Amino acid sequence: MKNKKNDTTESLILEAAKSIFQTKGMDGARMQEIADKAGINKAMLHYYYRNKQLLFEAVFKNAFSLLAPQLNTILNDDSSIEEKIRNFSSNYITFITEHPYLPNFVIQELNKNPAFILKMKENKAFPNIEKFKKQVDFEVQNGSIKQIDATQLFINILSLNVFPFIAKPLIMGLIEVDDVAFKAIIEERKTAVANFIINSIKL
Amino acid sequence: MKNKKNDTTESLILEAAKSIFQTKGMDGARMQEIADKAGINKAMLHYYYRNKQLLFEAVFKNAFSLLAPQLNTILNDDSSIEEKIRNFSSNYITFITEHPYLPNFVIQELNKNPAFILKMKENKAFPNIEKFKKQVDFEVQNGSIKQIDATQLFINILSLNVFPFIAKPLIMGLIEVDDVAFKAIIEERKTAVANFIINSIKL
DNA sequence: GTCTATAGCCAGATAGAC
DNA sequence: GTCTATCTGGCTATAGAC
Repeated sequence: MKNKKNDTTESLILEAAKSIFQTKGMDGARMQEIADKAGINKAMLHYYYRNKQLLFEAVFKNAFSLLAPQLNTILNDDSSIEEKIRNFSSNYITFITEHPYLPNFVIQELNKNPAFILKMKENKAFPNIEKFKKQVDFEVQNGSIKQIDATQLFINILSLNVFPFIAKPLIMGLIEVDDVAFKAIIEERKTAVANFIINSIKL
Repeated sequence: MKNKKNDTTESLILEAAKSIFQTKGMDGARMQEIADKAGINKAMLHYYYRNKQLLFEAVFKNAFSLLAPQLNTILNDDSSIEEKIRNFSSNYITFITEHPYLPNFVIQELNKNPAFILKMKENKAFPNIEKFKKQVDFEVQNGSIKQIDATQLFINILSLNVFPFIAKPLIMGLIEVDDVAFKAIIEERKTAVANFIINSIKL
């Protein structure tokens, strides 16, 4: 029974780099620490990825390519707006529970280097909002949902699902709960978020 | 007509440190850059704040102390839930437009060092959620609003107001707008967010 | 209080043996 | 491909003159 990941040196490095970069960011990460985690030495990092910047970019692209299909669930899927909202809220929260550092990492590094998003757009799997806009406008005309701007609705859906993971330590402090209680609250949000949104837009 | 800020060396340093730390984070900030921005030399930073860590903590506490009263608007104010939501959404968005890097900075550094929140709790102005919880439960019993968990509602309010600022570059990429259009969307949210929430909880 | 000069360390990157 | 040893630069912090 072999490992699900290749254990070539190159992929060992990438896995180690992911875990260090995603928790410490580009500036906080140390090449030595990545090498230690991968069980090899610093020279190998440069042999395979040339320098820190390129290793970082490999990790970033990889992270973004995991996130993009999640967003496409809500943007390009064929179900109704209500179904999309229910599916996305549940699926996204499940997904992030398994990759807790991912959205924060992506958002953070985009803040430090906004031009990076352009490089991501070159990928043809980059999420596109047009279909979602048309669908919302159609359902509004249709009378299936209340009058609402599609862009604002999209931002709301994203905010409600993503923010609690990004601001976890702040929220835990404010609402005075420990890790176990926070986990329960997140679990509840798999349905609570969708209900909250749908309550707001249904007629 | 004198400046609103003291222009003592000490406060010049703090202002410069704010702007550098809030955009680059602890790890990305350089003492030299802070000194340049303050128009003095590196040695002075150490003379007044001893080391980088202590200078950083001064900036962080200062940032948190600006954010806390904003949160207390929704937690400890005496108006109805509906009024609170309208006031907070409008006021908070106005506030952050003037301090755009602040929430991201606080959330980010708390992620890297979650124990920091404990130090913030020592301050007696630290926001407390109890009153808000009682009020929501009361208004639910009362029949003024729909059945909803107070903690989840609080997280929703925070998410909808804060997230768009934190994820600005990502959102701008996804919805394909430039800076001007994004600003207009944010301006619209001063009322749109409150309407969205209230639609969801009103009977 | 403010400056220049520099100590001392640590990180990224490379050279070169195997 | 993989390693050890080392270079080089940059960064925090301090010493010490004024």
